[in-house]
Amino acid sequence: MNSLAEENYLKALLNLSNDKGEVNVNELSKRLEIKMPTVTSMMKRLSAKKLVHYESYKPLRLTEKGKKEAAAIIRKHRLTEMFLVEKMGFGWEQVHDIAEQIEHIQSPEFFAKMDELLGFPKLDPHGSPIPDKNGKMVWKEYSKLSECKAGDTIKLSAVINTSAEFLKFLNSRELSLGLKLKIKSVEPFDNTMVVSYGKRLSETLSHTVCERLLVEKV
Amino acid sequence: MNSLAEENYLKALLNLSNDKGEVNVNELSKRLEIKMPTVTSMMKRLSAKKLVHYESYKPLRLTEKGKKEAAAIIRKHRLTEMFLVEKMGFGWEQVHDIAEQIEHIQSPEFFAKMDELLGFPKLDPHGSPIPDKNGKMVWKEYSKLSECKAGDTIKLSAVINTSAEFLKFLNSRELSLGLKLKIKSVEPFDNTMVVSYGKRLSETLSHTVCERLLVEKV
DNA sequence: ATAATAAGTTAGATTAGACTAACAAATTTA
DNA sequence: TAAATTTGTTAGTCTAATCTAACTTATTAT
Ligand SMILES: [Mn+2]
Ligand SMILES: [Mn+2]
Ligand SMILES: [Mn+2]
Ligand SMILES: [Mn+2]
Repeated sequence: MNSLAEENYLKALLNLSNDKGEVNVNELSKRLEIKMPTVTSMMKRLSAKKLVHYESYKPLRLTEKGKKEAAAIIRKHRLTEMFLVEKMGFGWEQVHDIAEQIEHIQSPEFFAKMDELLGFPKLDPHGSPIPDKNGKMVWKEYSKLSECKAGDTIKLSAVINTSAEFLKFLNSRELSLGLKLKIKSVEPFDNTMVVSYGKRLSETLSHTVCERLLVEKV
Repeated sequence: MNSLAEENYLKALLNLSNDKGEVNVNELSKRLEIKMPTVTSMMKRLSAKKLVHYESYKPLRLTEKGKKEAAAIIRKHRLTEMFLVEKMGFGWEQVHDIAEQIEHIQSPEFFAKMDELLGFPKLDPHGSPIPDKNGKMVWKEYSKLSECKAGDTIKLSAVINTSAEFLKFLNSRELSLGLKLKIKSVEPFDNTMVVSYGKRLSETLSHTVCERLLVEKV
């Protein structure tokens, strides 16, 4: 069994892995807000447990075992977020911090029950995929809203940033997942977008916001 | 904020407190399955935090602050058990171990939501009172089934032992809280009771079982 | 190419929470 | 009351998880 601290490192490693599956000590240190020497020593521990490939001065990589255990924790996190929103009535901006704790509960029955009550969901409330029981997790092919062009009609499918502040901003504009919107224009100077959706016929969204929204073309 | 370990000590102290509010180091050690020297050193820590009155060789007593914090954890434990049974479909024999972990979640909103969804329950699935937000917890005046006499008609109201084994035994006899039963006879030799309830007209219950069942006279 | 900066490691300290061994105090039994 | 037993404390060790200070390696800028 891995400790709570070990679980948080594993999860962060999987979340930070680039296309090569590599993570730098420094990135991990910043993400977890834990100093680099502490991270180095934990990496040696996880390496001894065959969860991480560690060589001095080289980027970190999860082993297959490490990936699987990390995915299991992310699965618990995202199932929990979905449960909190769908079955307990929380807003999508409220659930991350609670899930951050509940993801460490050791009880396969508890999460199996959540999964069942939710009807075996594939996505969490922020549009991120929920890994299956084997640790398999596939992202659909989304584009960033910021990469779309004037005239495109798209469906809002996921958010990249899941901070409460950003989600509250989206709430204030009635932007939610599944929403269809039309891009009316793109300001060439600062890449600001003017979009219309629902009853809102002309909303202006900054480039910063558009970069954090994942969409599907419709 | 108290650590998970500290919370478990506080909870055990409140659960073990006798009428005088006293607990011995030895009892606490046995309950938590932690050796006595470790308990002593933790008591010094909790004493420094003004949660426990500690003097060498004297029984332990929670301070008012300690009682309040212990009750808050027990409240979270029992609300969780109720939620797991009522809203997630678990059996009363499955919920204790999960609640033992969830009671440490730091999120007033999470437990407030449970409380609300459950309609502000006063009792947990084992018949134990759920402390209110101020830490007040009152036991109704129950008797042990073992103290009742032949001819009494009583209502099963709470269980003293909440081990999965005992609860599974009760399940196997279709014994559940709220059930009315009639005491047909008491064997003087070993205090075994013969009772009737529902479709079961003659069930024999050992003294050991009867001592662990709390009932109300009807 | 060298110097400056950033990233990563080593060494050593600290705190929480557990343990065992040895001893002391309190309680029970003879 | 004296001995035996139980209960509780002290002292010292260990591991997990964190930190700072100092040093080394790698990368970037001049
Ligand atoms: Mn999240
Ligand atoms: Mn976490
Ligand atoms: Mn319980
Ligand atoms: Mn607990």
